[in-house]
Amino acid sequence: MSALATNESLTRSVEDYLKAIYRLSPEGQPASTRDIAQLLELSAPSVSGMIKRLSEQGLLEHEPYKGVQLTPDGRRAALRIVRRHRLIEAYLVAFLGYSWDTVHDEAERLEHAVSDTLIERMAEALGNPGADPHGDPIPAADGSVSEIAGVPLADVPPGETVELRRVDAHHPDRLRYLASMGLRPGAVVTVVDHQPFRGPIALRVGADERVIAHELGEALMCTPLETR
Amino acid sequence: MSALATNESLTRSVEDYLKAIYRLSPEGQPASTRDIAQLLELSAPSVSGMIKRLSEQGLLEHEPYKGVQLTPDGRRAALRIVRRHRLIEAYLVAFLGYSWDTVHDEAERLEHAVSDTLIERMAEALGNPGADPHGDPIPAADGSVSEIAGVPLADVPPGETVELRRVDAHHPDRLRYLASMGLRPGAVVTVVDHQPFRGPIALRVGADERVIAHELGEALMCTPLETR
DNA sequence: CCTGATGATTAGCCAAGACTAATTCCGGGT
DNA sequence: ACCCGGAATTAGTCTTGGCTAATCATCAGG
Repeated sequence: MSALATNESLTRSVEDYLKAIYRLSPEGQPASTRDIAQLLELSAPSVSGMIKRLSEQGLLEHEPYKGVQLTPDGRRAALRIVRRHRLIEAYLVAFLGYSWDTVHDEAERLEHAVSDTLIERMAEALGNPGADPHGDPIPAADGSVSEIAGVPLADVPPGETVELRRVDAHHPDRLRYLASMGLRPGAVVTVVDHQPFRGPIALRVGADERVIAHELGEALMCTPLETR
Repeated sequence: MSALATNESLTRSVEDYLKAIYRLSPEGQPASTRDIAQLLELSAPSVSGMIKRLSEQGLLEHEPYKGVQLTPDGRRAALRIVRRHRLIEAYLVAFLGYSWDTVHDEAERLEHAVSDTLIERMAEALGNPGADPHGDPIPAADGSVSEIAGVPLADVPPGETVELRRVDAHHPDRLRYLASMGLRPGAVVTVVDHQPFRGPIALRVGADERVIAHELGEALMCTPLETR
């Protein structure tokens, strides 16, 4: 009997590790011990230890000193959590008065506690949305994800107009700052100017003109706007 | 600095113990190790061990070989969980299509994960209800509880008409059975007959006549119906 | 080809919280 | 007063998942 049996229900910690590894390597390049440790705010040896356990359970592929990748089983588990997390965020914003800068922590805890039934009920109540309030795509129940391509706003040349699709930030302060400028998924933005050497980016958002740091521009994923 | 500082956030296990002890002694008589162990489906030594830890933390008063009682701190913590549990049940039934026989397990997990903020948002969405779908009173945020008095239906003499207030049962099968007979909080019930020696109880519920086991009658808490 | 620096792993430890087996307490019946 | 059975506790072990300190591997520069 293979170790990958199925649902002996993962612990909270295991779920966090899988989610972190997924985030660090959506494409499948190996993730390093150090990066995982940093993301989860744990020591490197703790991560090494967990990696060993998860590899034995068939959730990770571990090449010592090279990094880890999710196995198909591990990826499936990770996507389940990501789906939960993002649906919970969407639900809290839609129905319980949360704003996008406050949902993250709540979802972080709830994602480990909700049942499949509850998640599907939430999805239904929301009309099976494709993305959460930050624009991150919600994996389907069957594990398929439609990654939105998009380029960082920081790479958009001046003069072009784009639609903001995804905001790759978690810090509440930063999210509030972005919201205050109208920079949320769906916003239409024109790049007015971009100073070299990672200098500030000048934007037009609706009628307003804004200037943001280059670094922030890297977190804003956009798609070119079709002129219609 | 006293050990009862405040919110160093209790673990899931600790919360379960406190809730169990609260349930076993709402009035404040001591609860026995054995009863706690049985309720939580744990071994007696495990409970002994936890009792020691919780006493040291100032959440329990422990008289060895005599039983435990909640301290004011412990009681406060327990009520917080009970409030969460019951509000979650109410919310799931009201907004997410749960039925009263399926909510318990979901609430059992969520109660440990939700924040105070979320709970208060749910309470608001529900209009600050006084009771959950089983008729159990929901403690207020400040820790006050209005226990509904009520007598077991099994103690109501034939001929009397009562209102069903609270259903003291958790097993889904039993709850479904009760629901199928219209026996839910708010139902008006007339006791038609009651056989001696814990014999069956005959009831009129609306237009229907039903017969239930004495044992079940003990779980149905009622208040006499005022004739108006 | 050697040498550091950086990152990864191993060794050894700890706490929470569960368990079984062994022991101790207590209260009731003789 | 004693003994016995049931309840409670203590003793000792296990697993999970953290930690620090020490060791080992890898790779880039000289």
